Amino acid sequence: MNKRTLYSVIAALILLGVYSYEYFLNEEKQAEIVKDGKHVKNNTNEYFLPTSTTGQIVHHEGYSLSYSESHEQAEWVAYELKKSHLSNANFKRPYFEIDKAVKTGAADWRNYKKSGYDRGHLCPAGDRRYSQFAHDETFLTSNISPQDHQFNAGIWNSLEQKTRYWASKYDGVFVVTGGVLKGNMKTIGDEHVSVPNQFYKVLIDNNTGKTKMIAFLLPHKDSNKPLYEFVVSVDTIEKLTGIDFFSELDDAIENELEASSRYKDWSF
DNA sequence: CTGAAGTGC
DNA sequence: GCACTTCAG
Repeated sequence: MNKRTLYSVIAALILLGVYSYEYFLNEEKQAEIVKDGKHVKNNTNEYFLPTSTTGQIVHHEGYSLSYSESHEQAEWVAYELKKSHLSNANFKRPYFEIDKAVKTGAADWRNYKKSGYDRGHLCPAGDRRYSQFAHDETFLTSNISPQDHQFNAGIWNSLEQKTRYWASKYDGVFVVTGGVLKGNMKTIGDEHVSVPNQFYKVLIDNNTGKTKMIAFLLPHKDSNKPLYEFVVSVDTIEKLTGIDFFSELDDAIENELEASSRYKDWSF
């Protein structure tokens, strides 16, 4: 081996070492930040999580949620719906399971049996069709809320399909959704699962350059009205639920976007 | 797509 | 409890 070759080999080894070391550091850094939550902007799923009014946030692989023990359901379920998540795969519906990750005990699916209400998905099965695991994971009782069938299969389904359309059109959206767990509510089952009188869905698109958001507040009954008639400001949902959305955004941007109920930036 | 419910082992 | 079938919007 001549000197020139030797130097090249040494240089290559040094470079390899430096890159390995940096890679190792990055891995550690990533793990650390993901663990601590919202501080990683490139981890959208953590970055846009809302606050919890109940103190019980549970993370699953396909979505996160904040569980309300008193109402036996999530106050919000949040997940990123990427364009790449969209799929036509048709998995068989599994049985609902009690979410063991909920420390206070998630509701039993039997509360819903013969109640007259659907086990309405919050993170829809249709949004997690990219794998069997992700699909089946939506069938946890922490991810469902009692919904009138006409509502669930009607305007709520329309909104979910519209969300998938936007995820495709805008290369992904971040979704936060749930029932409004306030006021006088009917309950079902031995565990008294509350039946929300309203459901909301808040979307943010942070992928197409200019950040935009839109929020919907729907009475718990089917409607033939167009979806845009149910658009409200994010502030409205925050006041109603006590949940703080997108607090990690720059305050000026957050304040401006959350006060607005314009929907012109969203294609209906 | 969103779901429930009946039948049989 | 689970698989299979049938049904509703």
